[in-house]
Amino acid sequence: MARLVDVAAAAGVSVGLVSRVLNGDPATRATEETRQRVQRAADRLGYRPNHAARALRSARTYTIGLVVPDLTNALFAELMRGVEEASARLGYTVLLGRSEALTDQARISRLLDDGRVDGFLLQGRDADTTESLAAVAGTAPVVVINSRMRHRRGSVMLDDQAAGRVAAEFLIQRGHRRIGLINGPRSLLTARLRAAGFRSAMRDAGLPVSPKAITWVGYTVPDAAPALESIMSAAHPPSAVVVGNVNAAMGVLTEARRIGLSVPGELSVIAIHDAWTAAHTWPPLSTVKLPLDRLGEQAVEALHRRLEGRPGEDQLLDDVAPEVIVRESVADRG
Amino acid sequence: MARLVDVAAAAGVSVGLVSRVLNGDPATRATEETRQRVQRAADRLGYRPNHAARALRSARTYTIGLVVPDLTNALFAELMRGVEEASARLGYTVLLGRSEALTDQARISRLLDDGRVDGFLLQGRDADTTESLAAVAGTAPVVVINSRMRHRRGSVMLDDQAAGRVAAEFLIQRGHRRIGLINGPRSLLTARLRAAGFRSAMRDAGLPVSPKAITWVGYTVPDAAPALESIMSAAHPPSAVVVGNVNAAMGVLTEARRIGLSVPGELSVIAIHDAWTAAHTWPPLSTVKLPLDRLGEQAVEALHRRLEGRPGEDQLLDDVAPEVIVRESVADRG
DNA sequence: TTGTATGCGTTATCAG
DNA sequence: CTGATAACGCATACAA
Repeated sequence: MARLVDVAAAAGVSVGLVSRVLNGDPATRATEETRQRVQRAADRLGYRPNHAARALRSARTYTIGLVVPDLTNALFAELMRGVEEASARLGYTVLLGRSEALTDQARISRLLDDGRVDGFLLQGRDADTTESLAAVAGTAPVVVINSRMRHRRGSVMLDDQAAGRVAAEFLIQRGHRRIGLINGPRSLLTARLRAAGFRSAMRDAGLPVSPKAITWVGYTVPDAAPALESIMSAAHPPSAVVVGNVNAAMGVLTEARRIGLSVPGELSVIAIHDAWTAAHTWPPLSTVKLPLDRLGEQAVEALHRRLEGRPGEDQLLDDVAPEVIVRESVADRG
Repeated sequence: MARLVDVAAAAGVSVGLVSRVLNGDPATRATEETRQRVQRAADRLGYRPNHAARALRSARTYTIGLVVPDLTNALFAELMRGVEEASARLGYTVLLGRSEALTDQARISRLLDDGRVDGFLLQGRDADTTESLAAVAGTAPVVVINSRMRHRRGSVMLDDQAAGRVAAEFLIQRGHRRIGLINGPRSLLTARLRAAGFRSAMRDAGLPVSPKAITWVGYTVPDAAPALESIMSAAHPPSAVVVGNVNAAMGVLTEARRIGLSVPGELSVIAIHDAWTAAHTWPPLSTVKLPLDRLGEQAVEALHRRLEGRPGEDQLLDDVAPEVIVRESVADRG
């Protein structure tokens, strides 16, 4: 590989100058002519800066670690896409961390101490609270996705409240009046916000919501069965439910079939978050689509600013309203 | 962060010695006593080797690039898990490349030239042939997953032939006699092998397989519709099909419903590869499970050997037979 | 058995 | 406007 000295030799100038020209150092105003010569030589030799040398010298790796709890989750895939996109644009590369292992602080700070990454994007698990996330982040440059950190800035969130509201409104509009919410754990900020949105929609429509109509189990497939069980055991079970997560909603469909509950005949279902899989369940799942790819981009940009010394506030992606993807899991009622 | 000099100072020895002791250099036989002292000092100071410095000095990054065409694919998620697992075990970290962009050779060699990775794991797309993969790999240390490279060693594959055979055998055993194969493109080695396995099972059972009973469209969801169309338009359409990929099979189920074809009533379906999503289609999809996680591990190990200068042959994971996951998409017949 | 010194490729500081 | 040179932290050849 061509090094700086090779380019310098080829252009007949010094290494220092090449470095400055190639980095577009604003403090150095080289002659247009030498600039050209250097650039040309670099191109001709196919010069590529050595990452290790640069990292060693500048103490910046231009690498960010991405920590997600579960690669298998289609939602995180979309998130990753946004992360990758923005990273490429800003000149970072992405280091993927096995999340289960990485979530403990030791691992995080190790990667940082090794000088492998400049900072982290952190998507917590269902069990993570604002406290635990802050603890995990420690003093590292971290941006938390879909949650917040206790006593610490640096997070990007979707408009979960709007998502909860839009989902409920869709059901109400289709004539449903007894509506349940199969939610994530109460410890999760997203779950609380979705419930708030859900409640506000119900309130605006003059509809009651009994405590039994809301479950707080979790966002994953196996959480669906106990949640559905609990909700349908009410004296007046709902004719429709909002499910806090597509994956959990797939669990709901499967469990409903198992217990002989027809969807959408006896129970309509709408899920928060969209994924390609939702089109292939039976019935195909109606969802509220949130811009997860954009969330990923914003997260990278936020971390970038932070690394550049311009921290900024926690961010909320509420510029575009959540979109309802209408498929077949919601029936009209009365 | 503590550096080598800090540890040296704390232990009262020289940097060189610390380096050698900590790296377990076999050529240097330090006193047990000094060894202890060094180790203790390192532990106490929480010494971690600086990755950039080490990479610069030794021209090894202990990082491998993983290139997959689609993060969204549940199959690759399982593969990634295996990759991550083995990487951690062997002391590598994984750099995730956005695949669509990374598949061209320019990007690959750039990452390598930058000194960001030591080598690559490459999972091609449906469009990639053994020639194109070899071209993409160029001269870089590469291990290709699920395919081969033309005129070049370095690949790990599942036993696709066995998978095709097992799938067909399962159908035959359930009494089916007219059986189709919805396969990936003929340009793909995996597709050809699966077809070979399929054919051998049919032959062994004394069953005919007309050319029209096999399609060679692709492994993805949108490929399912034209393939199903073609297969069902035969004079004597099959009562069962093997589908080359779970994702395509999900497309088949959805398309079958759209055209009013009952599964498994009129058509039984079994897919090659398993994913959690297969349990949540309707009907739940029977599959042939292949050890994708182990494939990921093997790929890392193969690349590791290659990087250590011990290339080795192309590998085939045929030590354990493909497992049929029985769900509800296959009906007994006669 | 242990210490010293050099260089990996860059960036940045200081002269010229 | 440009060139020389000193680090960055580590591994290793060579001395002691």
